Amino acid sequence: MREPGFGVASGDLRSGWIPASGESCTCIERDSIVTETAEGPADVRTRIERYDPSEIEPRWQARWDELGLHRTDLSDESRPPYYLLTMYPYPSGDLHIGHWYIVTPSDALARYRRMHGDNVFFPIGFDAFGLPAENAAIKNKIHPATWTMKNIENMRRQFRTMGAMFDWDAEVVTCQPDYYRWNQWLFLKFLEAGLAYRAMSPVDWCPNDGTLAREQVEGTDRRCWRCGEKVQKRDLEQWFLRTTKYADELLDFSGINWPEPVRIMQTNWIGRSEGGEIVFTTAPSDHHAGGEELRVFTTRPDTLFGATFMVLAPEHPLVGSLTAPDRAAEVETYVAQARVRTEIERLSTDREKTGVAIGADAINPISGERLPIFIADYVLAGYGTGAIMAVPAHDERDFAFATKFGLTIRRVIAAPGTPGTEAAPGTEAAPGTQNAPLDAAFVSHAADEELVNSGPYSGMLADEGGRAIVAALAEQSAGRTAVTYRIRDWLISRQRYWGTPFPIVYCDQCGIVPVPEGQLPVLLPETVDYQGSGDNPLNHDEAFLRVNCPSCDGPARRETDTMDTFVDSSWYWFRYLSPGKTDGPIDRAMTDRWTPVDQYTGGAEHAVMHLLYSRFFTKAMRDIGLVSEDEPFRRMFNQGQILGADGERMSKSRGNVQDPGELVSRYGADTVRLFLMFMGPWDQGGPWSASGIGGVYRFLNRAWAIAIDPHGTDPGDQEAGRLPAGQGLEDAALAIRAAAHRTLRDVTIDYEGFRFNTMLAKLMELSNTLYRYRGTPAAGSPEWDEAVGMLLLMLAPAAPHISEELWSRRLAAEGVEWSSIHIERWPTVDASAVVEETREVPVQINGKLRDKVVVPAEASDADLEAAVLAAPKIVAALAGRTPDRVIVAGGGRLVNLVVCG
RNA sequence: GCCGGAGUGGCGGAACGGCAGACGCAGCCGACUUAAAAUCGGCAGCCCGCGAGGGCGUGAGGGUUCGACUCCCUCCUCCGGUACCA
Repeated sequence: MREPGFGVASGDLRSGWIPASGESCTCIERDSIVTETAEGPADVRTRIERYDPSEIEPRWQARWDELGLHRTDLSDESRPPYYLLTMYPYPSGDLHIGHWYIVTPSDALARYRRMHGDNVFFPIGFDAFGLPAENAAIKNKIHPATWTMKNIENMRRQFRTMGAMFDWDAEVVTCQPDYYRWNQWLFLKFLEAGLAYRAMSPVDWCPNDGTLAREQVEGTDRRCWRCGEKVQKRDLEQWFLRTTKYADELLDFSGINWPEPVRIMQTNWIGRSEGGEIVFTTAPSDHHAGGEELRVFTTRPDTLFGATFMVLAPEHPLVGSLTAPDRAAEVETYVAQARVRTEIERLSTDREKTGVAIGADAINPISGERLPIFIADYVLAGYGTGAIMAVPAHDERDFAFATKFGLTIRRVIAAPGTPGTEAAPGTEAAPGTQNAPLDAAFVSHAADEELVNSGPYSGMLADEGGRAIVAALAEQSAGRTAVTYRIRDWLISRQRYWGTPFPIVYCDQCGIVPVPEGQLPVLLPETVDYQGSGDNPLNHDEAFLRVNCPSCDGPARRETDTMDTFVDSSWYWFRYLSPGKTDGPIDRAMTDRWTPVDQYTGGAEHAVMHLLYSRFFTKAMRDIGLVSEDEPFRRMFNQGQILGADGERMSKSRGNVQDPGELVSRYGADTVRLFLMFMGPWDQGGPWSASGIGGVYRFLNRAWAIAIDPHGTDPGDQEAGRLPAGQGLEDAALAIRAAAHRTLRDVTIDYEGFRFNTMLAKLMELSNTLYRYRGTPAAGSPEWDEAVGMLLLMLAPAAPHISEELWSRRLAAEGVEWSSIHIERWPTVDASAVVEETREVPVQINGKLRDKVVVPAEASDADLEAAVLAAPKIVAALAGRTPDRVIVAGGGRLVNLVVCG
């Protein structure tokens, strides 16, 4: 049973009463303290109760908990649902300042939305499978499950000190069978739908420690991080999800509000290119009969006549049969070298090009020209067809290769009338085009450029010529228009223990057999025998391995690979909506109502992979009939990352992890929350430094003093008790009201735009203004009271404890029954309070600031211009000259006088 | 390398193409205190000038504009991602 939502809960709140709040009347009164002085006579001073977060915060956290203030009634239809999701953390052990940085503003947003009347769902969980638990297991001989669950326990406790409004009832822990069984279930559905398949793929392999992750391969010579052994490549049969099926749909971001950089990065990652597939044929030679098809993909079919050689990926299937016997040794050596290089290395345009000729030729289908075939690692087997036609005159990489190997460079595109490009068709390059200078050559051609050196196509515009060439090839079945993508299918197999087991059995009789749905979950055994290495212990667990075939009941063996942890994170927000559901992964009624997630927040480091996989999962789940949505997250925001004080990413191994515990016990959670929001723009992050936290603490102390002791004054304040010079009580009240409403207007805009740093700056300004009036006659005014109330309401999402405490005292002082500030409504701006009577207009001469004039707010441009030209400083600066132009910019916000000469 | 982001006082940062440096930290001066801490008020980009004032300033160099931290081009540095870290 879930607790009732706020509607009912608030009734509980009113009936409940907090002891300390009952004392609030005495709190507001002052304690008289008699201080004995050396001179003898007693100096009677007053002191207010001091702000003590260590007393306030735990008390309210316990109270909120008790009242179920943070539980969301998912079935409550009386208010609009608002699903706010923050990326769930990896349970690394302790919450560090980075977790606070991620969660605090999200929590403020959740509270802000709730103050607008939304039914806010703000869940949390743990991304609990993955490598670090296995590393801990090997290092400390502790079971990954024990390590992980201990960490989770600890982090749950630490999370509570933040005062975040997480709904813990919906918690997801991915390493538990009640979660990962649904990974298995989804995998089986994907398999059924043809979205999952098995294929060979290479992994980085260490003979001692098995498969290695990228981060486990160290140094330029690529050695294993544990044993230092040279890393090899090994081809394994592995499971893939067919992400490429959705390539085009994933390019479509209409209907979701995501940051431009993320959309661009995903678009580039998917990497759709349109062009043509062209079929070359191999030429006969002593060792090869010829006539084999050699397919290439090109985005530039218009440059076909400029192809002067061919390049195959070293892994290309035809390499073996095409290689001439006298080239075999060299080719084999090169292929072996290429296998150990990373893709990043291979694609680097910086690195000198390498490759070898294989002693065979290909025939250009349009010109009949014979082109030598090379293999080179800058061509990847997995992209396009794994083979290219090289056009060195119009491609930077091909140019570099041709230059190094002394190959022909033939220019085939030029602006009309470019000298030296009128060679006869089909012949060698025209004079002056050999080794053509790089500058103009391979930049994408201008619209008016024409084909040259291109047989019958010479003289056509490049685009048009390209289409004509593909059309001609298509007629002889030697080409067609084609689209390729950079994105590959998602390899989800991991040769590791601490992950979701695949629900697959291998049977000698029946082959690959899915575990029947009714036999799920396939439990991860409690094996911990790592045999002193990182090799997957499942491979050695006979009890797990041996199984009867679900199909024929004969002896069979289980799949020992587990799933990529990105599988877990690709649908967890659906599961939050279905806690404890045992007859399916998700509750359709709930996901229909609550998804897509209204707002997702998380690190920019997830801009592509996690966010793309999540989009893929949503679409795949839609296509197998599980959900109705096309997209997982309506609006996305990427916050920055807090780095260690050394500017490096926080990690235990670097020893730069910042524990917020000490700051919290010294200043309180509210101060730490505010400081993290105040540091800078949330999407920026940056190196951690606690210097400046005192300023935020002072701000809260001032807010405290304003709220509980409006008539107090400070020692040494020369202006104490006096209104600003020239201001009457009425002026002061209006000024207070204007400040409060202007702040509300601006703070609301900042919350909506996630600009928490400027939001707090404006609250500080308001509190500075109020503080100026503290102790003056204006402090008792209704405007003052309104402003203080507004300050607390605006502060409530960001600093939930102090605002709740001060709010409860206000209610008590007014004799009003208590109800939480966090279910209070966000105030509304009174536009009339903010109206200004005059405006100050900066005046520039030739763009340099020279003076400012003050004019009535409604002054016309002509009035303004007259005032400007009469201003003494301007008259002096003009020194008798007449402005050539007078620019009144931005609807009278600035005047610029342009004086020539 | 490629893709994305960021470079502004001593520091964190602010600024719809229109007053660069809001807000805060550190600093300096003053008030309160026997004193210190805390608190309160004030000053404060850099250079020249007693001052009035002037000059220079948003990573570097160009460009567009009456006007550029903001837009465009080239470059430098740092951060994130680069498909088995999550």
